[in-house]
Amino acid sequence: MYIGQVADSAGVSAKRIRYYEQIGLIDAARRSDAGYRVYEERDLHTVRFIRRARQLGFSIPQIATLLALWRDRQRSSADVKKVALAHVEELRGKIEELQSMVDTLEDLAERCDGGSRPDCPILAELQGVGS
Amino acid sequence: MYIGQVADSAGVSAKRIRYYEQIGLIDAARRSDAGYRVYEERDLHTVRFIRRARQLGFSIPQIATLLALWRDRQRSSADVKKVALAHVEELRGKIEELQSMVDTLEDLAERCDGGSRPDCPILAELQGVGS
DNA sequence: TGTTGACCTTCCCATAATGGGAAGGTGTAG
DNA sequence: CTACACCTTCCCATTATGGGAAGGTCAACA
Repeated sequence: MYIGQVADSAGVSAKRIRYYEQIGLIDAARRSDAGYRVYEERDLHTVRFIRRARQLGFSIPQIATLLALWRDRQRSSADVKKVALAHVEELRGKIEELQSMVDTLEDLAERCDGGSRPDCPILAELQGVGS
Repeated sequence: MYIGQVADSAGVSAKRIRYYEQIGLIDAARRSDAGYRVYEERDLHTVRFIRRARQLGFSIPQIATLLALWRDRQRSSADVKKVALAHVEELRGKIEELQSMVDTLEDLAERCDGGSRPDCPILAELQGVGS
């Protein structure tokens, strides 16, 4: 299997797969005589795993950890759970941050006339004139 | 006023101010004989404006727009509101995305034993074995 | 006056995780 | 034999910073 087929089957770009190889997230593929990367079924599974983990917002280093656990028959589910919950906490932190931005902006926007007059609490706030 | 004082007073790094100048977000500062950037009160206000806007999650291009509106005596508050609400929509989109990650992960983590056994719905999901 | 230390300058590198595109080799189907 | 699709490597761009080096400036103090 060449890289294009893995890419299509796994739902990622070929470029991404090369990148993952370059940074050591996946092993360097065997090469054909012409220098083409050659993949097996299991590589496809690995790439799919990575894609799903990315969709859940895990960073590359976190995914490296998850991949190691995935391959480790001796792992404890507690270790996996710990990684996942730590990530959940990060996500929650970001959500909170974004939510407070939304709250502030909505409050300001609500108090903004929205007509053709120039007076605007949004600009006032940015200017530092507390409302 | 030299850059360090502006930086301290506005609560940003000097590096950041130079960056804003470089990308054209703020005008190039006048220089002293020695080549030092020299700022006035109003530049300080501008930098503060930018810092607050960044804290509300606006991107640099969005801030360029806001700064232009801020300086435009002829602006309509509707224009400002439009920029703000568009930004709120972006933020909401990100929050939703992150929230759905959290929901999925929490569900999986809840169903994960968390003991020393290797069985783990989290890895199963990433592997593509639907629960 | 000489020096120290806190400033300032520019320039280059690094971040995270890709995408774009060029230049050039490969492989196959017609 | 020639398209055309696919592969390769290499370099650049993204976003908004931070780090740090090498070197000029300035004020105060011994």
